[in-house]
Amino acid sequence: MLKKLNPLLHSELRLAIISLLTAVEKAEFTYIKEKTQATAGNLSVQLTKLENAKYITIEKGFKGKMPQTICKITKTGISEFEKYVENLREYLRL
Amino acid sequence: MLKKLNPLLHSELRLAIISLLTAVEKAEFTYIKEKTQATAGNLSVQLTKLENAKYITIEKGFKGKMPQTICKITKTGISEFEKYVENLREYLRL
DNA sequence: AATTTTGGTTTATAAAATAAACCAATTTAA
DNA sequence: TTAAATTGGTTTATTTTATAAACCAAAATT
Repeated sequence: MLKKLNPLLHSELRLAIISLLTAVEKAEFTYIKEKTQATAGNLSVQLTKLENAKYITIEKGFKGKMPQTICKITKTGISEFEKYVENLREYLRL
Repeated sequence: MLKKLNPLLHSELRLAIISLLTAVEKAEFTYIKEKTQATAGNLSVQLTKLENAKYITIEKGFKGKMPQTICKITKTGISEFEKYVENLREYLRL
């Protein structure tokens, strides 16, 4: 029987964010924005949701004088992503 | 670069429907309902969307005296599903 | 003959995604 | 030196989507 897909991950932008973050140690807001082609507003909202779920951490600091937001995936984020992929496989017949 | 996911297919229920239909020649409404665990209302709405997009055909008839709705995937549906799977692979790193 | 079940559709509500508006600080250009 | 534009975001409003609730006709059951 098909398993329920984690709705937090079954979102194009949030999935893209998590996918990106699994591949790097950390990433800046602006880097994620560029890679995902998302608008800043949408990205901000989705990052906050992932942070609230503890799938990622967000640290705000400065690079020189400009504000900088750095995101990292957590262990929870990684394992939920892996589970999601396994569940989705059955839908995709992979 | 990550490709845009077809929003018609990037929906848990519609993806489940299409996935089911790729595996069988045709399927009844009640069969799909049982397999997907969807409510009748939700299933009806999502089937209509897939029909409007010509991803499936819907034929209404009778089995004995009871109404019967039979769904089949179209060539468009199959090829869009395949494209979707290929695009999604990159997100999933498969 | 009233009640429940089957097989749905239609409509209303809740949740989600997206876009638009906004803000503070910084840099650039006149 | 001050006005305009850019950077790096957040907040709020709007649109879209998913889901649930209400409903309907016919059939079957009690």
